[in-house]
Parts: sequence; C-alpha cells; structure tokens
Amino acid sequence: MSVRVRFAPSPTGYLHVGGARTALFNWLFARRQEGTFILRIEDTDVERSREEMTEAILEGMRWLGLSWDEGPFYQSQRRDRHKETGRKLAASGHAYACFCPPAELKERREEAERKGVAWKYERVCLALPAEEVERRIASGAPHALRFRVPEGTTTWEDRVHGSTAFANETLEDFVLLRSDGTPTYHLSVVSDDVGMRISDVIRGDDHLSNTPKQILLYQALGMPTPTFAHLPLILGPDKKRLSKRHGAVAVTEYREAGYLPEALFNFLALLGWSPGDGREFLPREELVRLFSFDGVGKKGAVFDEQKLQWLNSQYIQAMPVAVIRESIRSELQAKGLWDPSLEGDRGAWFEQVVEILKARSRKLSDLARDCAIFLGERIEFSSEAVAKHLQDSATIQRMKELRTALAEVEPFDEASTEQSLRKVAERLGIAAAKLIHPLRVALTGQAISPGVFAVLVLVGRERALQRIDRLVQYLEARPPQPS
RNA sequence: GGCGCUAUCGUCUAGGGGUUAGGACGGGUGGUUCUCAGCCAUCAAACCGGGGUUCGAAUCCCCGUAGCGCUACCA
Repeated sequence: MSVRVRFAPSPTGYLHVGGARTALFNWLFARRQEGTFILRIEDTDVERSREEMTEAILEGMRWLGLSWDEGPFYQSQRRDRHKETGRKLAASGHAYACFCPPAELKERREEAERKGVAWKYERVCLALPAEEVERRIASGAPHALRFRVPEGTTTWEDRVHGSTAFANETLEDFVLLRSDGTPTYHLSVVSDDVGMRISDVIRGDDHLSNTPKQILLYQALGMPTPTFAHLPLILGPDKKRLSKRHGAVAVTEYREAGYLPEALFNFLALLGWSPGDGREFLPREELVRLFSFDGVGKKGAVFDEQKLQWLNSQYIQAMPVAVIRESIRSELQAKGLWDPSLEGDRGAWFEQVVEILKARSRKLSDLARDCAIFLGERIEFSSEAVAKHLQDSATIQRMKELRTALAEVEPFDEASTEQSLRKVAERLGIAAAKLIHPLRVALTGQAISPGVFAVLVLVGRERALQRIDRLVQYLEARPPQPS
C-alpha cells in the first residue's frame, strides 16, 4: 500500500518554523517511503485566511526544498464534497439535526466555565421525535448537523506516542455542518483525508485531542483509519509553544537573517528527532535515508538559535566559494557592493576573499557584511579600534615608515609583506604588534579582522597605500591626544 | 474545571535493569597567533519527587508534582 501524506496549513500567516517542521517530517517520511506528499491549503476560515499568505507559505516551502507531489489543493473548493460527507453521515444515522440557538449554547458553556464545571452539549435535539425534526426542517428552521458520538473508548496506536486512548464520554456531539450549511474543520479534514486517500497523518501534538473525533468519523463512514503520528511542539525559551512573542518564527525571516535553507532543514529535523548515533550534520539526502519514527521524541523541544547558527556555519564551511558568491550576491547588490566583474575578471580574487571570510561566518549576512572592507571604497574607523590601537602619537611616524616599506616590497604577497613589516618594526625597535594593529585599523577600520597580511594582499597594494595615507591624515588632523 | 500528552546536563539528545550516564550546542580554562573567529586540548554541567517490584532501578509499575496542549456552529 502506497504512502500518501499531506501538509495542511491554514493561510493565516507566514510559514512558521513549527509548520515547516511538520511539513518537513511529512516530506521526509514520504521520500523515505517513496510515497506521495500532498499540499492542502485549509483556507475555510474566511475570517482569518488571507489569499496572499498562501503564496508566502509556498515560498517558504520552496526555499526549504519541501517539494510537494500533488496540489496545492484548496479546502474551500471542496466544500460540496464535505457537505456530501455530512449528508452521508446524517443518512446513516451517525448525525442528527440540532436546532439549539448557538448564542444560547454559548451562554451555557460560559456559565459552566465560570462555575468551573465541565459541560458538553446535552443532546436535547437528539431526543426530538422524528416527526418533529422533519416538520421543523420542512418549515425551514435553522439547524446544525451534529455527530452522534457513540459509547465506548477510542484508541489508536500513535507512531510517536504509542497506544493512546480517549473515553468517548469525554467527547461532545460536535457540529459537522453549521446552520448556514458550511462544514466545520473535523468534517472537512476527514472528508479530504478520505478523498485524498491519506495513509498517514503526521501533524503537531496540538491535534492529539482532535484525533478521537476524527477516528470516530472514519468509523462512521466505514472507512479505514490512517495511522497517526503526533509530533511534539517546538517551544520558545520559556517552554511555551513557539510564537511571534519569541521573535522570528517565519522561515523567510531566517532566510533574511542569513541562514541557509540546508542548515534550517537539518536543524528542524534534529528538533525532536535523532538518528541515534550522535551525528548532527546531516544533509537532506542523509536525512531521507535515516528517517524513521523510532527516532522521534515525545517531548517538546526548545528552539535554540545558537545551535542553528553553529549548524549554519558548518554548512557555510562545506559550501564551495562559487556557490557562496551566488548566495550573497543579492545582499551585496543591496549594499551597493556588487559588481559584475566579481564573476568575471575579479572572480578568482573574490573567491579568495570569500575563502578567508567563510571560516569566521556563522551566517551569510556576516560574510556579506565583512566583504565591505574588500569591496567598498571607503572604510570607517570604528571608535573602539581607534581607542584601542591609535592612541600612541608615535603611530603617525610608524605608519609612514611602514607605508614606504610596503610601497616597495616585492612580491606583494603575504610572506613578503609580513617580512617587510617585521623588518620595519625591528629597525624602529618596537614590537611588530605596534605596526600590525594600526595597519589593521587602516585597512579595515576595525580592531578585529582576518589575518592582517591576508587582508593586505587582497586589498591590494594601491588601495592599501591609500588607506594608510588616509589613516595618517586622520591622525594628523586629530587634535593632540591628552597623555 | 475536564480530558490528554510529557519529564536525562542551561539547550538538543543517546542509553532502557548492573555504564566512570555518552555525544552535540552553549559556557570555562589552556595552546596556536597580529586581533577576532577557527582549530587543538581540557574542565564544569543531568536521570522531577515519593513509594513499590528486584540482589540491584535513570531504566519496569503506582502515586504525586510541574510544564505544555486541547476543551467553539475557528482551523
């Protein structure tokens, strides 16, 4: 029997990491089992659904590489089938008309809530004589269709939680069709899952208590139930379900922040699942190969951005520089630092730049930011760097000496420039660091940077000399420093 | 309130009757060095509580406790 799974988001917001993780497990399972992954948009809540959110969700899924095989299907376009399923249930005696005014029921529910007692629909309309029901329906009385919950216990073998049971008496006769004839969630979901021949329902833990109701619907319909797997929720640092309150939750926000889809994918898979052998860096194909519900935990997992950053850095390290260049191109363009020559004449040079930057980057945005010292024409001196390395008034003269040496050194490579600088330091009787740090500030404006000689060579002799000149001018223009 | 789910280092987890309770992130320390990162070495850090069962329980059972989720004519 072929595996058919679905991801069924509501288009009420962007694709958040919790939803993405649910989609991801569905995807992994489908790929592992060589099954079918179906995308179904549950847009039947007209109040909250926004059409443009559907596109945002699709965009998030494409970015993460969660390709679907069928769909997207729209639940709102399948209403007639849902209603038909409801009518079938009524015809077979599994559902009945309820004429109770919703406002009245709501009031009683709230009153029970206030008193702190349990309340469920008392089945007043179930007791109505058949003739009266017919008469009232014929007279056009508004009515909902309620499912008649049978006696007994509903159990299933959850792929994550194992054997799970609910006493049916804790369930109320829930509404299938509203008074206006529209189907409710449980009816729509089961109707669609049956219609789409879904074999395995993989969703968040928040649906665990919906499951008995839905199983009852399958049984009333005479349909085989799918297997269920309820994934633990993703939590914020306060251990509550991750939400906007905790910061970034949309997958697109992670893209903007400089994370790679491969890293987020890997991270999300590890959130609640473990291969068991301690490996952490697991590219997509490996994940597909290893995935099994055996490794899925039952406990909610806190989203730890530190670990995501670490994984991201691992993917950056593993990425060919040419690919990194493509990935940061739009960000460089946005900063006005991009030039077509970076893919042409200066391609090899730029790859060296990326090479020395990548080991120190946890996010692509770090890398793109650090490119500025090589691509930008002007650099700004950071106040920390100035305070730390430019206080000595002898620096002006030292930089002039260094400039002279660097103007002549041949070849202009790391080894020779370093040798040259050290020679100057020796001649002046000072530690090399007294030249290195101001040089770093001259070249990068920062107190921290990659190895200063690597930077020097990549900046190039001409620009390096200009930057040293600028530093000297800056220091000379500066009012005398209090000693 | 009712129902349900869950419980191993700060975090993600491995282990499932006898282990020095393992790994990873993060943190500490030391080394490399021109800074930072990286890398290498190294350290600290956990079985929610109480009862059973057993020669022996983190592991099995029960009871608590805590956290979370659901409790609509929302999805």
